[in-house]
Amino acid sequence: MAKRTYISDLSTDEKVLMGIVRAAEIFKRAHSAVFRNYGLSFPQYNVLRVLEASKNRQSKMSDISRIMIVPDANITGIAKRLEKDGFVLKKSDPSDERVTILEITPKGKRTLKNIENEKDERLERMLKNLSNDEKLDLIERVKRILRNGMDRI
Amino acid sequence: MAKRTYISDLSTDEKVLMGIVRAAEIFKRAHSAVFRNYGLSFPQYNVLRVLEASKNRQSKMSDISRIMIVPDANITGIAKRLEKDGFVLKKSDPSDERVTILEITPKGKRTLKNIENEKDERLERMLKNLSNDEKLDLIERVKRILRNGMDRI
DNA sequence: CCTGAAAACTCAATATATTGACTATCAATA
DNA sequence: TATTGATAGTCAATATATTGAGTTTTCAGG
Repeated sequence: MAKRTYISDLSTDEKVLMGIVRAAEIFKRAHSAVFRNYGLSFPQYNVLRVLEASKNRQSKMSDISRIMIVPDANITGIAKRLEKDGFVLKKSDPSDERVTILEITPKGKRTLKNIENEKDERLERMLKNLSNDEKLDLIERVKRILRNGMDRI
Repeated sequence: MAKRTYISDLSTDEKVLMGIVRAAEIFKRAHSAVFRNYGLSFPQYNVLRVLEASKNRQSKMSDISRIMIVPDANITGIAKRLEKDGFVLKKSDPSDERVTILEITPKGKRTLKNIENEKDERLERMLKNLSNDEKLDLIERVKRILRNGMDRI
């Protein structure tokens, strides 16, 4: 047993949110380890998921950044690397010259499919001792927190 | 109302963890906005918090990275900038030449103190519609997820 | 038609994250 | 004590994040 030199003195509120941050970090780390084997980073994977779930498997860059809650500038580099590696195509919107549309390629879809099982196994493992009710409850509470936080952004 | 072109088809498990990731992002973003006014980034702030809560207000770099669940290499740069800006001191451990100890400076402590109120207000706002029981429940469930995730890392 | 504001995106500068390689030191043990 | 393995930390290369500035295009009003 290591000598204890760190004493947590966080408030309840802080424990809630720091716990969420830590869980998110662990989750991202575990998932990234899976994605890396397929040539994708965590944010790159998320962009592909957004595209896969979008109508016609394509989406405006600005919509992606809104869904992922990140600044537009973030998407520029991620999209550039995804295109370089053949996971997405970049097209311009004929009806609005300002807009750039990303479309997932067959290689992108295939990669998501290949990742699916391994990813789901990890998800299950992380949530193995939570009942379905507990999960639904958790989703609802986290959503409330999310809404509170969005109010001021 | 914008046209709906994005259809979420996530599993319950994925909703839980993506919700946690999103809440963590929102929280970090909101908190970072506070810290920035005092010259600190989110990870820099967290290092200071660890030091403040440590015995003698100092800690080994390796302990900090273990508490924050990040690779050692991350702390190197963060510590360098914290030292440059006078928030911490770097000392070497006489009993083990490999070890570098970080100690929070008076300026560092003062900065944490100044941040405190504004930070707590934001925390309260994000958790305003959760009862104390709901918060404690949330902490417990998130801890379980955390432990599950740590098992394989 | 013109002008100014807003939107969509890019770019630059800096901070952080990530992996792997590397150095130095310590610890265990043969 | 000499070897070996583990620890603590740094560094390099690349990806990502962040803010702010800048460009092009769209659009609303005058």
